[in-house]
Amino acid sequence: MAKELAKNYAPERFEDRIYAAWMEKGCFHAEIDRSKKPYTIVIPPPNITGQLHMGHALDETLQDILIRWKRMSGYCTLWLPGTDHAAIATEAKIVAAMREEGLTKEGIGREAFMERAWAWKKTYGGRIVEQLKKLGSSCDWQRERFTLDEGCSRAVKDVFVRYYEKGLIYRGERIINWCPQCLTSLSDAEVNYEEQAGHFWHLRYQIKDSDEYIELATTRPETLLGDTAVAVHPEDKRYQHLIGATVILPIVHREIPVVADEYVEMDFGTGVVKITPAHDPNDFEVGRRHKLEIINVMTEDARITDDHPKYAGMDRYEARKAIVADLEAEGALVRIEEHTHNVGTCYRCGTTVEPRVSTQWFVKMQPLAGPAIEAVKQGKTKFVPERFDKIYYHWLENIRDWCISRQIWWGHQIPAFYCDDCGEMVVTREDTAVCPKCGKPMRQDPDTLDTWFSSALWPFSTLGFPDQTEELDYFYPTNTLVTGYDIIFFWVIRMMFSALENTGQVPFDTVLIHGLVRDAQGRKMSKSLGNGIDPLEVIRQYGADALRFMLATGNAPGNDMRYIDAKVKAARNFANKLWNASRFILMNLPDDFRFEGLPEQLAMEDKWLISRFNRLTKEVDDNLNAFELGVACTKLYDFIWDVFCDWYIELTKPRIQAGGESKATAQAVLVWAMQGILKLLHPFMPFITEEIWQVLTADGSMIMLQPYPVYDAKLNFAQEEADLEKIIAAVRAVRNTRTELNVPPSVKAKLYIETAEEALFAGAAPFFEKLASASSVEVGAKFDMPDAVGAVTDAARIFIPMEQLVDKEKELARLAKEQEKVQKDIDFLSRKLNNAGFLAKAPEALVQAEKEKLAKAQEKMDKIQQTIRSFS
RNA sequence: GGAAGCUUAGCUCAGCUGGGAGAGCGUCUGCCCUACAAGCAGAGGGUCAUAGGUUCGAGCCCUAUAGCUUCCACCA
Repeated sequence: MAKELAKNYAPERFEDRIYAAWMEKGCFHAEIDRSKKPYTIVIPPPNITGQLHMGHALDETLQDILIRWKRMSGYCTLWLPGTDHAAIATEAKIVAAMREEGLTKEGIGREAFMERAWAWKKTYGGRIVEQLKKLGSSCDWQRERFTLDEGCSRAVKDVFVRYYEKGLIYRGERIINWCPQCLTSLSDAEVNYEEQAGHFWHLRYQIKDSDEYIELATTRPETLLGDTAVAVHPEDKRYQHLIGATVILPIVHREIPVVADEYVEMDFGTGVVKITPAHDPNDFEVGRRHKLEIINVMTEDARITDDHPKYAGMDRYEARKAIVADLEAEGALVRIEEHTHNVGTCYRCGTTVEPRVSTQWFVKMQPLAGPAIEAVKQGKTKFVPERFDKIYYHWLENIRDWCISRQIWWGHQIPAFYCDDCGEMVVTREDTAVCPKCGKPMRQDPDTLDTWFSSALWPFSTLGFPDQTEELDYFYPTNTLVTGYDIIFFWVIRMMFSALENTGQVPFDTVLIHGLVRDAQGRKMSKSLGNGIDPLEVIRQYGADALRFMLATGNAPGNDMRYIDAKVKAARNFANKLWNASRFILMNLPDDFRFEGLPEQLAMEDKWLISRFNRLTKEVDDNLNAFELGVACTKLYDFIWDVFCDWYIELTKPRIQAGGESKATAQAVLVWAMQGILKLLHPFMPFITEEIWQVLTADGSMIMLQPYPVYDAKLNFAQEEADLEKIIAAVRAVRNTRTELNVPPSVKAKLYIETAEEALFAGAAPFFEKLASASSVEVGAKFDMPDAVGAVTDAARIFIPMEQLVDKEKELARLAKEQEKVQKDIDFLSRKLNNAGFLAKAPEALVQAEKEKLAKAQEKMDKIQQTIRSFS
């Protein structure tokens, strides 16, 4: 025990060193061990473009707590890490970097672009991984994967081909969400709707060969160029006579029909809708029903096409202005209303999405959604908290086909090949294809897959799928998936149906959902607001353990939390408390100390502590099993600070000063308890517990590989617990009384303790001297001390003779107040115990406990009354 | 339009299957007692949003109402 801990808790001095030691010893690596039960978590792969933010920090912390706890509990634990290629986000970054050099994608070509992209991945892709390590994440880095690596790519290709062969994937012309900035299609999940202030332009179209006009309202007048009909509700009396008529489209002066369609709401606007099948999803559907022409008026970057020379090249918003002006000039503009409406925006760049008709690949969702719903209904996968299953069902029940093709290069290229000669298409796992009809080499589809297509396979593609590997057999299905509620749609749902379809099993048994980490004012942390807190900065300042503990404490599953500096500080202070408690233990140990288990002869306070610790192990384990990590943190905090430091350590001081056999016992119990505490706390605060463990044990062992403490019925000491609680209550009563009378701790006084349990209190004399400023203690069955101050508990009357301080009036008033309080207790308890319903229906144990409480209150009342009488 | 969550001490939040309201920070009082002032000892502070209901018993369960937040849908 030669080594000492540094004087102050300074996490920066050991966190990196300890992480390196874990890595060097291979503590995180999981080898298949059939003698153990597996426990597997796959990391939600962070984007290679990303920097660690508070959301990751929370996510990783929760996973690491679970993994470390299970590892210590004897499971063969695998936490499989990796990163996501983040198709659109990464491509955008690379394109932007190229623009700085005056280069474009098209300019350098696909191959050169991919080379750059991989180089970029090499440079920046590891950044986030290094940041995860700072948090203490015990991932099996030997198994680190990347969604675009060879294995994952093979799984993607395999699944694509399989889906295609089963008819679950098809290619077709549809209206999809298009981002004019990213220049690619987006899935429904990738569009965010934002409320925007806009206008409602009321226009009038002339009926052909008539003086009559029909009035309609639109939020997007520029799409008028592509109008191919005007629609009214079939039952709308106002417009019955116009159904089938022809109207003249202003500006363009094209003739278009008036159609009847139930999609039109009679009460909204004028009950007339202009139909632009090429630029609105609803209009597209109307157009299909009425076989309307689709006239695309915009380029892929949302400018007007050359078909309309007057507006050609103008972007959507310029064209809108110009067209409104022309409408006005033509007398077609009736009026303009203010109007707020929801506008779809790209989840990556925020640009307003442009609905666009194009040929894309889709996954047919109906057949896949059913089994995914069923699996959760049958409880094969459970959400924690449960309420998120409603969101899950709702989304799956209303799901539309998933657009999976993207017009970008960074990603898994679609394994479909076309013959430019005869138009033949082949979908294959091979890298090249020859036309089966004309024997010519085929051209691969230039598009790539939605980045979520590959993440959807993550729980099994990372374990070797499509091969039936040992890993897949042993570690799959995985156990817990930890993620934020914001990506249930993107990811959780897609993993569910992909796993069920491809592996026949659910991908995980539990989905632990957490909320967002918001700023101190409750706002979402965002780049644009600049209110993000950098976890690495917090780690530099307070240590990773403090950040982890803060994130895990008081954070209930599924609920958002705020990042508040004071909370991290509190966690850091807690670490400091633990640090100093360890220092206290170490500085009192002899150099040749060797811990050899708990001694035979234990003092009352030792048994009290052991018993309480034993119960704590059960509670923490129960909480962890129920995913109540925050509750477990609170219990650990309270036990370590209040029970262990404020009481037990203080209670050992008299023995440590006295020396001898009783000192040796105290030392052993201190070491035993500290080791237990460290183990129990390790999943939450891995660094500090490891550092202290190594100094304390000095045997080269690692705490992260120790068994997690478990409840042991032999360590249950109810009698000693109850006895010591009496002493504690008496110490508190004395302290309380002294404080109320403003007696400083330096003024010592003799205590006369009147009690029926003389032996118990006599034995506790040193505690009163140490903890209650007693100069000495006398214990007896009866004292008569009218000139003293009295502290009363249910087990004892304690007199403190302090002539100069005794003010009879004040003293009586104080006792009267105390009496009132106890009387309230008695009233409450008697009322309860006189209630026939309570006696009849409440559990027996509770009734018994209430009776005991009443008896204690009555004991205390007697003693107060006696004291009042003797003082009067 | 549909759904979910939240409303508890001045602030930020816990409160597990219903059994006399908790923590951290802040406030007030007294303490450098050789582990820790990043600390110790004490104190004050709450009709648990409102109104009903179920129950022997409700912060917790049920119903309605109000306010805040979020998600989904997307009526041009």
